Amino acid sequence: MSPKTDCSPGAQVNSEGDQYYGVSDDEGSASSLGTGSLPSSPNPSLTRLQAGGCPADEGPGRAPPPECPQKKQKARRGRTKAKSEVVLTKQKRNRRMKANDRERNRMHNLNSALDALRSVLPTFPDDAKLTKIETLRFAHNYIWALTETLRMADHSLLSVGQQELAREPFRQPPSTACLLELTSPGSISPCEWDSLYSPFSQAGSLSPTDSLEEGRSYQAADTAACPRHSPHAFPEFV
DNA sequence: TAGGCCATCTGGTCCT
DNA sequence: AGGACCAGATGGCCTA
Repeated sequence: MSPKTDCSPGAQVNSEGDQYYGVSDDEGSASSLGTGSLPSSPNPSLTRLQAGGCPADEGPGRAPPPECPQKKQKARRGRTKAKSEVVLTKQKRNRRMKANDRERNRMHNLNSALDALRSVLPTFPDDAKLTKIETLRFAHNYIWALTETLRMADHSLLSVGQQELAREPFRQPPSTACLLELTSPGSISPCEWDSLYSPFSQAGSLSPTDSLEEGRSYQAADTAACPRHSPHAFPEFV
């Protein structure tokens, strides 16, 4: 489904930080070359170096260009400004590459966690893979639905207010209720309650229970568990 | 073709 | 100083 596998052409160019930087060598060409993703913020060190006159194109293992006599002279004397600039540039580049690597790993970890979460969420096998945001919202609503199920189970176990419960239109746990709804065309499918579809998680305010204490708790719960408004999207989690 | 989703890069900020 | 986290930018892929 996703363009991810081979995605990120930028990644193809860049993912091999070494290669990418190695190819482009100097930071100047690097920024313009590898990353189309150097949008508004060109590397400051880059501009500085370029403006400095002598292109810092001494990449890894490359000798400094002969057209910089001043720097060359200074270089002979020992620790020179030019030399240190090159070193600094290299250090910067190294740090950047390492940071990119870490960031990539971090995002991969994040995606792995999301995948793990997806695998726990009930969906039909033929369902399209949930997007990230859908996964999070669905998970939130799912947890809430399960919580409600437990709460109602406790209620009945304690035989507290059983009579009131008996009068409630939806006495089954959310999953059951939803499944029933799905199989009864005459009734309103919980999944059709757009207004109830994750109003919480979409808003980010996440307090499902706030809106609970209206007779529709279960409907809300059912709805919450329906990831994509599609009646088929509701899983058989029982 | 526009819009959604995604991966990656990057610079900034905060924390250890 | 270095790492983690974050948000903005960019460009590719896919689908309606």
